[in-house]
Amino acid sequence: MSKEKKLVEEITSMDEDFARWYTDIVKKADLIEYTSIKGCCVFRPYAYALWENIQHTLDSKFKELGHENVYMPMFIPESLLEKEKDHVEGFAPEVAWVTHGGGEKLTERMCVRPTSETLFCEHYKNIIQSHRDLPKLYNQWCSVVRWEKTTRPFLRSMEFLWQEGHTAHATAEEAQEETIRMLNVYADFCEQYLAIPVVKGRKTDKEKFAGAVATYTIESLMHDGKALQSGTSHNFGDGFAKAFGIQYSDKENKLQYVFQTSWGVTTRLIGALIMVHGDNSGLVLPPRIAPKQVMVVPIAMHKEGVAEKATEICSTLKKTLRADIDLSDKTPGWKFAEYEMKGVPVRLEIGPKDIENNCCVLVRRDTGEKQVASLDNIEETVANLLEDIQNNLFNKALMHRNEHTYVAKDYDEFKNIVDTKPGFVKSMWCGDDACEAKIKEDTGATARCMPFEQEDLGDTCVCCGKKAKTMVYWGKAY
RNA sequence: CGGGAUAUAGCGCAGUUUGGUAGCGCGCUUCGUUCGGGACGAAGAGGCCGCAGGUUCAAAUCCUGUUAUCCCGACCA
Repeated sequence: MSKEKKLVEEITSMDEDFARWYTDIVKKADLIEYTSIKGCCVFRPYAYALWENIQHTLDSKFKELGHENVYMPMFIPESLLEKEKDHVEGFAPEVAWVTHGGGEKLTERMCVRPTSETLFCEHYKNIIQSHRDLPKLYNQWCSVVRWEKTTRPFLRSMEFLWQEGHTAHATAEEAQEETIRMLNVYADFCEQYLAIPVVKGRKTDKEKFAGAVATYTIESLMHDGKALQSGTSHNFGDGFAKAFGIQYSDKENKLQYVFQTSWGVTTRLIGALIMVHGDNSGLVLPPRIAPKQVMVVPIAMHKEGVAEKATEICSTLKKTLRADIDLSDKTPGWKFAEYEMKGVPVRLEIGPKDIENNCCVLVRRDTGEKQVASLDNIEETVANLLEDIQNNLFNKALMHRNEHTYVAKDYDEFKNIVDTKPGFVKSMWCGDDACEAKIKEDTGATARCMPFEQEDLGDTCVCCGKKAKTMVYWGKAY
């Protein structure tokens, strides 16, 4: 048990039961409400505000890079879904089918989109004729449905919100560049905004997206030592183009197939935020993504001038920051606990004594540290504090990941680590599916990715002992 | 999809073994006193006991089915 005092008694301690801690937070921080529909939750305002912040940041980055937003239908006719063989095999087991409409049986059933490659392909076939039409850089924000067997809020639900970018390019090289470019956008976003360090790399063939030539991923490590795929970017080569007949005339007037990519992040990122930064008092949100960055709590509000002064400070802060004030007649103690549970990065206390001294008390959520600050330049003081919290959260998460990343040289060591130490295991791999399958069978760990930053940990595969090709991050995943 | 658990007021729970008036704590409403770590008093409101069948004079309680949630495994963002 950590030395910090647990301030909120209603939350199960994470050391005691991590899974319950997670569901407690999701409920107690007013993020999610369950519904009568299996695996589908209500995103309450606080959770949706988080998603909106994620959206706005990523969306402007996408646009900066030349992408345009579109919207595709949510239904996909069976015949369309079936056009690309690997793709349909990958998704068919988990799609929801619509068989009736308007009281009548449909002549062809339609699935609710589990992802929209097929729709984009059908569209691209119609609108791409010339090399002048390329590249096409489209993105859509929507929800998709996958019929999951077990569900958890944010991490795995039947319907989830996401963004899916779909691009078409003239050459394989351009498609590959786009694939990596967008993976980097995700990685930078996770690290700079969500304060979540990620490992960038490629998925093994076994783990790659149905229909892709190559799948790239960013992997992050949760507080309990389990891995979470936090974003993916796929290079499709010309496989979909051939299946759907997406061709353009090049400068020599020869017909060529386009090369495509797709990439996405989901509301799962909110789950990652909870599990990377949260503590036993509740959520801890990085300032750059927090819906409220500062919460002003007036003390002894009935006293002359307190509410007015607090309101004035709040409006000053609001000019440059996301600030709010709680003027309800709850006690200060209640408010402290409430905003800690919700992970608001900074609390500003202001009472009669402070007003006399032209100061206030600032309390940071990440460390609990309190400081007295002058009301002169309060915006700047708070802004600096937020910056500090942002950096501290990232560094803490990075340190946690480093402390929970192990190296295994032989199979006994590997099994022992996976069995006893939650976290990533780095080891060499021969590239054979059989070893990957055996490792999963024996230990429950899967290949998270083949990182771009390769390290030479030896010449032999950790599993079979034959010549190794790649260093792989392994781990148990959500 | 297997194995286990749960479903009673907004939340957390008791009551179910042994059928017989629907309970407790928190929260909520009103008024007053409070206010620097989940305040106190007084008076109130709030229930088809998850849903559907069955047994019975009588069901939260017994039986059957069903749905949702949680946990553990197998599949997946």
